[in-house]
Amino acid sequence: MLDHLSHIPLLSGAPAPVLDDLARESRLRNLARGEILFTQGDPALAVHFVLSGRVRLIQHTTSGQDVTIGVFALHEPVGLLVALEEATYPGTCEALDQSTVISISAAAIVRAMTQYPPFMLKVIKILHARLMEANDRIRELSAERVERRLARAVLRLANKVGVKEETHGVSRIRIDMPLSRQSLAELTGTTLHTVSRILSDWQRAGLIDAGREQLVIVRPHELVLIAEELTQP
Amino acid sequence: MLDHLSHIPLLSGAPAPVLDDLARESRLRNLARGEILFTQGDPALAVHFVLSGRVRLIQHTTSGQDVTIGVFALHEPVGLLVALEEATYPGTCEALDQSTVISISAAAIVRAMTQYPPFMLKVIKILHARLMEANDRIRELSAERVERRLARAVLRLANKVGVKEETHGVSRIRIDMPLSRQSLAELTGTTLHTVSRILSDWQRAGLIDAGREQLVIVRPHELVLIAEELTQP
DNA sequence: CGTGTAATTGAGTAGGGTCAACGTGAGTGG
DNA sequence: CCACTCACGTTGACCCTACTCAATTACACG
Repeated sequence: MLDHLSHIPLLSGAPAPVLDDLARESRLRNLARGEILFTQGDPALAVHFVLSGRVRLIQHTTSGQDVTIGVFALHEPVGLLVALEEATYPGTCEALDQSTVISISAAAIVRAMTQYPPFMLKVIKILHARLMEANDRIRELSAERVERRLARAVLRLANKVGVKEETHGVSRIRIDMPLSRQSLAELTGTTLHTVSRILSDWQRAGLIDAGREQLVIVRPHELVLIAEELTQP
Repeated sequence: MLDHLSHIPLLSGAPAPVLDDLARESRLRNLARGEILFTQGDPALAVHFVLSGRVRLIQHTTSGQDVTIGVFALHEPVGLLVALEEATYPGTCEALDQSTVISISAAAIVRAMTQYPPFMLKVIKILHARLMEANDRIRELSAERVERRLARAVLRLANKVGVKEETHGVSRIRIDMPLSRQSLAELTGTTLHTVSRILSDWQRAGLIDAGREQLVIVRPHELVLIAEELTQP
């Protein structure tokens, strides 16, 4: 357990007693694909860190539609802030893949923060990054067309969970997680139909290689052009 | 100066030496309506707190459209996180009104944080609240129609800078800041034309009393119904 | 009273949502 | 190994929301 904790960038550097305390209040959890880690509205009693696989946070709207707030990969914390506020989880967290997480009691995290202040600075930095990304998405959703948003979402995913693939000399980027049209729609604020149509267009143009729940970027540069709206229409 | 600082909730409670240090690196600034406090891309050397008036943070899109990230009123910090990262401001900050702000050098804020850790906890709470609001907006922009988003934006503003007005026994809520159709459009991710049309509808239905750059909510409850989509279409 | 900015309103249009039908691939069990 | 099933994906037709373009009006200010 201690070994896992010390590999998490957010926690590494903390003095041994602090880590020990955290370890005592941690538990490992295995999640099958599609399994729910916590549900929107549950009291937030623990903070979770992804150790393997990918996990996503979704919010349900009253109209039944789901919106993906974020996708979290290796060593990223989920539910970090809520735990500090003794609040309830703002969304539902679902494993996208066979995943393992380590769950640490909120109380232990709060203790660690007060005992080891630099920890708080790291938390602030993470929050800062998330807020910036949220603002980016707000800007996109407010002003940009679906194709462009989709291109950006795909590139963001590639950045986060992309792996380079060399197939007979050609380098491509594979999005390393199951990725349905539906989940892309929930990431970009559109419908799976529109996503499907756009991906088909890109496929025809040779930009990507899309399959069932998977996506390989063949020509990243051209996708960037779409994301930056540098293509003349 | 010290007096101003000690009235800011985020800083109140800090020990005197910390406040003294902050005060030495603070300066007051008066902003006329429309004046720019800082510009997108400027190096973030200071954190600002609103002492009077209102200020808004906007981001420019490549397509020329502006998006309002947030409106900040009494005692709210602007540029808080960026200063910690030695980064550049993510948007342009503009006074909506005749306003005064107190600007504190980023270095002094960082010193205060390390010398007085509880300060960081407060910062985390503020960031948490902002992130939640950002997620709300993402959810709205992804899934909801313009009229509903507009209703929510108006209610949020009322919550933040609304003042109750009693006119011969009738209680109404006035949004206490200059508020053009254009700025409402930038808050909701639409165009001023659509905002104008919807406000006209609401006006006709007697929900609001809209004028040039001002808005009074006459029947808040019905606006809530629209915001919650409880009106049968 | 003139001028500039904000607001209104109409007409036309397109992006993308909705509805619907069909195709396809991965498991599952006989 | 094949048939069955289910979830995922594709594509077409239609339509509506909201954007664009454009002209006009109202208001505040000097």
